[in-house]
Amino acid sequence: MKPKTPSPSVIKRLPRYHRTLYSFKKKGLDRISSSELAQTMGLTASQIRQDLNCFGGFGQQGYGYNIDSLIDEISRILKIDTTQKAVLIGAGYLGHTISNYLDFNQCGFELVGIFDNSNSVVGSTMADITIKHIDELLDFCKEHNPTMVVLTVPTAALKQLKPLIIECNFKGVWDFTLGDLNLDNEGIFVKNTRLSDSLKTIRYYI
Amino acid sequence: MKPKTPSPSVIKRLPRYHRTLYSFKKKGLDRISSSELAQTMGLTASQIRQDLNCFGGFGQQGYGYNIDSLIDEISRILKIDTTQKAVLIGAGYLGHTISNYLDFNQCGFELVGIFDNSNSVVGSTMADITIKHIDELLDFCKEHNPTMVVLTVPTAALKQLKPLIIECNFKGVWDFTLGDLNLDNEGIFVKNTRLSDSLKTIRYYI
DNA sequence: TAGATTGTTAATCGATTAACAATC
DNA sequence: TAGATTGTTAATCGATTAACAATC
Repeated sequence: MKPKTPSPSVIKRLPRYHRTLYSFKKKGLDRISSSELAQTMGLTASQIRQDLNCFGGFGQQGYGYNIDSLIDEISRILKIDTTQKAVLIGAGYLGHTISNYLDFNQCGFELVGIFDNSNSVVGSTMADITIKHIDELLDFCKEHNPTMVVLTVPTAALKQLKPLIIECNFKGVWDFTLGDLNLDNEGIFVKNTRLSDSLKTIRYYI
Repeated sequence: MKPKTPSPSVIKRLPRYHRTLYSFKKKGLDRISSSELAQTMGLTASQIRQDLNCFGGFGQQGYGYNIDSLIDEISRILKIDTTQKAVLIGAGYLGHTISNYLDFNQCGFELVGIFDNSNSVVGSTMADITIKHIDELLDFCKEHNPTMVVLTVPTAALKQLKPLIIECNFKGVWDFTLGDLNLDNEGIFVKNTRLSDSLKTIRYYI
């Protein structure tokens, strides 16, 4: 067991390992070898063993990996076995979809608040949560201490939201805008999901 | 000018170059050096020159890059200067958001059809397009020849859609399900956007 | 011409694959 | 014990960074 620091590439593969192992579990299997897993996922057995060994020796020579305990280990590594509070800003189309369509709990988060700056939506309900005005965010955060914020606002709103995000003491931001939010200096992790960029790369490959 | 094959990593950065250059253009600038661009984007100047040189010498020594022509070049490389037809399957929440929120034309596609298997939505309108029944897809494709399909269906629907996707002669698939659609053997490019996987990696970094 | 900045080669770094000894 | 498969080291591959000659 060598605690190497896992590379971002490894981390990115973990949710997929998790999901694939789960599908094997549902088939009633309880063990799997790196080469079986590799074949299913289109990876090499070597890579899988390398990946899993960043975190410790989860397998057993001559046997393979126990599916149940490997699922648990990966959940633990990703920390999705415990939840942290999250809020969402921007109750438009996209915010509506994200809050309803995604299972936050399964991803280690509990969505506890939705905020918007438009009085026409404040007070209505989305994903069983009453939408609050953005002016209430800071007080809400002081009380509930959410660690993550999802931004489903127009790109133009990003600039003025930045100081608020810092003030609210979030540790992570999931940004769906087209902006380039950088909060490295504040020690805040920012994950940007630019759907239009994905679409553009698809255009390239066609 | 050496026509090296661009790596996937380079392609992934192109939309961001495009967008950043555009914001410089809007500021009224007409030239930029690799180091200025690097600073704005948090990359190294070396990487930018390396990236752009996969495609040819777009810059000029002692001067830098002309913003207008660089934007044009990148558009041309990504092929977003021309559009191809695309359809969307799955007129639920997510399909609604994708079709309304994304500017397909800006990404080199024209959304020409939306399909669903539920009679309760067939006939209604989404993003100015009348939703058709999935049974009409094959005929529609024979007539209009869309090259790309967006899948915003439940994961469970993926398996039965697979043969239809092949039959419709799509060249690309943008898959939002949690499934593992593999169409390499058919020469079809598949881009999977698993939002829940992104959310899980955010949990890791917090 | 002098200054600036590219294009390009070489060096480094990181990630993937191959190989095999350890061991269940 | 023999067979299987991991854990781990070494080799390869690819991507990023550094350096500098070419040249506008």
